[in-house]
Amino acid sequence: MKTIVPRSFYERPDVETIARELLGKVIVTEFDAGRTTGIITETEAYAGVLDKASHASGGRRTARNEPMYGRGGLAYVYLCYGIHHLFNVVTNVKGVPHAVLVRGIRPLEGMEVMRARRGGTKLTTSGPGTLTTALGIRTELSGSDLLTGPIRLEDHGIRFPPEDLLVGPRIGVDYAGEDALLPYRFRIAPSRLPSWAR
DNA sequence: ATACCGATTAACT
DNA sequence: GTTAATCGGTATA
Repeated sequence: MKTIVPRSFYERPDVETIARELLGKVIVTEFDAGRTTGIITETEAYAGVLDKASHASGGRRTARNEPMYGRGGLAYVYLCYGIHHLFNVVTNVKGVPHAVLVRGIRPLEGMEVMRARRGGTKLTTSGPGTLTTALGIRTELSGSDLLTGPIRLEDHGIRFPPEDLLVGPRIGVDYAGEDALLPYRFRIAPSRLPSWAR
């Protein structure tokens, strides 16, 4: 049973819960090269204006992060370190800039296309920059709708046991002071995934 | 107009 | 464990 993740999933108030429940959901992109999909294995929650690690910290609002202020279920894609396109799922209602960064996927469909996009024999999709390359996600897709746009999220009914869930502090946000310690990183234990998916 | 820097990655030692 | 690559976004003036 494959269903599009509904608007009501994204528009809930608790971004941590949404980040955790996004594990196991499937990201789908379909461009000229064909359908490519992956199971979400790692996420991080970014809790809006009160979160010093968020691009919306203190109510900061610019052309780049404008999608964060849109309705839940939009994509927020931005360029990091001049190279990497990072993909976020916008949550909460319009005007509340919560988001979830997707940090890892397990490749599911279109493996050869993704491998070609990554330009090598190995297919690494375990980091926020590598998975967007594999899926063909770019900053120009920022602001698109995950229910009707070129990037979609599906529920394939994939579930995993609670003991496989790891929770810890977020990566690369040392500048956020005490907020860097918040347990907002969620992932499926890598040891529970086949080695090619790590 | 200018300066600083990042929600990272890959290739090193 | 360390570090170079790389450039748009943002703040400052």
